[in-house]
Amino acid sequence: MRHHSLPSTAKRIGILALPYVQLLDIAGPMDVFTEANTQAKRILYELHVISTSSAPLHSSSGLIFHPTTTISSPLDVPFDTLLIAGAPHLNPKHLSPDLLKWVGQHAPRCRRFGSICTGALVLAAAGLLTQRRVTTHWAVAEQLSQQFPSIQVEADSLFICDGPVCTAAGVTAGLDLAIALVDHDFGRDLARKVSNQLVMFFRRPGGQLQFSHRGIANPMGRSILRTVQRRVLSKPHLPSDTRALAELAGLSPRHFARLFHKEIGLSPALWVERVRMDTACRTLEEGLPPKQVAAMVGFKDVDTFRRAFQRQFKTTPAEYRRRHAAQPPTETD
Amino acid sequence: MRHHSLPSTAKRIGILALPYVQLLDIAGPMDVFTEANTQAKRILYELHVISTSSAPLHSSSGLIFHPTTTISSPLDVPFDTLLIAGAPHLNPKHLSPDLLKWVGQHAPRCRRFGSICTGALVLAAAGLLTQRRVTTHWAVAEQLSQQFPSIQVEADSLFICDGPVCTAAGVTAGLDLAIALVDHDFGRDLARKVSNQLVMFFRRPGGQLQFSHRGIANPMGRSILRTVQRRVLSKPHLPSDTRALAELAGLSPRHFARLFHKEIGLSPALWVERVRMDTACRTLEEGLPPKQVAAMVGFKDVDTFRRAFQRQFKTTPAEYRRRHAAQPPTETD
DNA sequence: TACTCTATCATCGTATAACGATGATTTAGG
DNA sequence: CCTAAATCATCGTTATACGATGATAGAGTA
Repeated sequence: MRHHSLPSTAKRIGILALPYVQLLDIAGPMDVFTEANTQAKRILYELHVISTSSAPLHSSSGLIFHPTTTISSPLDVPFDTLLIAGAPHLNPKHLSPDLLKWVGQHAPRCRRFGSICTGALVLAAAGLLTQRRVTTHWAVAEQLSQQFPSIQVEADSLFICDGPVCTAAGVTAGLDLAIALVDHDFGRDLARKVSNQLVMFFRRPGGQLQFSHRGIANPMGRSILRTVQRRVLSKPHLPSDTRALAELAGLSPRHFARLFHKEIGLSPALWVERVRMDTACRTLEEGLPPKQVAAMVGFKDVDTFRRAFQRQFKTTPAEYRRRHAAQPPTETD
Repeated sequence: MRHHSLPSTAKRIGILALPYVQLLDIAGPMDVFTEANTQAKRILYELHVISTSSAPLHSSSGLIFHPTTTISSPLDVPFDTLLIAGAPHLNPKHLSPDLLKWVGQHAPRCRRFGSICTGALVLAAAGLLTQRRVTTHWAVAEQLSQQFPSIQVEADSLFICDGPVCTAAGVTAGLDLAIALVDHDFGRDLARKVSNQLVMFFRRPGGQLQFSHRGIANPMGRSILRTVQRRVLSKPHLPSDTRALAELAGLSPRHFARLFHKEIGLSPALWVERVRMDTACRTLEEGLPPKQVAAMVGFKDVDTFRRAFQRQFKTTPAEYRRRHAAQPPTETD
């Protein structure tokens, strides 16, 4: 495991920062790679923050910092890894051609490249994500998927490495990705030391969607459909299969399902399931036990509920409650 | 977008950054408070990064940034909250008198003040932590406790708010603390929105010590004691009560215990327990089930093992394994 | 070495969770 | 209306978590 790499073999990490970048998207990976150097007692990674100009750059939280280099500077040595940091209000349509050209040229030459949070929009605009399995911040996952249909967006992962393309979900998932890269490059022991030093989990439970709460809370579509939706939203424990809902709407099941899908974009069953899971989340956050919650959202037994919950959030109801609920008795503040 | 609350009602947050500050200690809280502004659609917090001089500041990971203000600048309005960011190699004995004076003057005038990571050393040096319950990075907790015996250091918490004093454990615990402050200031709903947006847990499981792995792995003291220690380290499942160990050393139990405590600083039982727990951690990280691990480190049943583990790490073995173990079958990279 | 208060150990019993397997239903789409 | 695929409702098994309790070992004092 111990290759005595010469200093010149240090891996060059480039982090591209756009205006009003999310500071954590830069700080997370930088501190992880830096800590890897510290723990290994030698320079494994060499960090560079890249900007479009050499001027000081504003982060979204107001901190002003200096990039190490710019996209106009000639590159003596190529990067080993290029990461695009996200920015909260990044609009892929307003990216400069120069920037996209630079990304399109340099990223593919790296051993691997990727993004954190909304940085994936930049890679997508540069055409580097086609046919790749990719993730991004849950709030822009749908946008990414719609604007670039050829990308396989998997919004529920914290990070995904598909070949050389490594994308992280929202903000703090950049830390998880960086740890995974260290793990891949230099082994589990070092990665674990780094995560321990930074007081973060080596492996976080569940996917990203447990943080999203997609608000399907707003009934939409024709008035008759909205009536039906309101019924489900207010009484999620009542039977809400296609047949029952169709009856409520006074339509034939087949016709109702067709109409529903046309207007809402989801099949009735799927929509109902999501509403139920969202309700379940909120109730679990109140601290109620999974068993009770299962009944409240229309499942006859906890087990089926747990499986449905796991399908959506990649974590179990009990686990979710532990992480998101208000204080269970003993808290240290 | 009705951010027309008077600017004066926004809470002013000051973050003090020393040279070679850990960037995450600044970025974490800043991004949390900024996201709170975004979610609330008005300016709840006003952020300031304070340095000893107006010169650009280096973070430990190499990023160079501009402080908003300096300790020499006159303060028109006092801070609502003052946080001291940590730095990896911070030495409290090398802090300038000017800095300590500034901290000692301004911190107590804030509604609350605190630190992240090793920043606690600065507050301690300024004499602001006496008789307070406080936490800091696990790696410096003992140092803090020894240099400032009047401080109640609780190394196992992720953060502690004792009256106006809010201290966070290592690095990423600054995020948890900031979320708790938002929760306290503006309620759970907003805090939850912020943590969800940043893709972080509202409440992380367990304490900080699960990340520490205090290396008691090195036998110390007299040669006879080292022999005994090596036996325990290599065969932690064998009976290692005081009597058995004393016999091994060829001493009377009482004398052995006295000697052990004098040389090592811990009672034999406590030392054995720690060794066993450390071994347990490593074995759990390999992915072995708690039941098996319990037997390997000398517990007759899983239950007793679990309780001992919980005493140390505030989390259960099963939970620990889930967070720290190498891949359980399905992984997304 | 003996004594003693305290903490931990080893159990038992119980409740909850997790998970595989299996027919009966339901769904989505033609 | 019909069909392939997915989901639901169970059952059985195993692992965890936790309270309660008598037995035992710990650490300091005489």
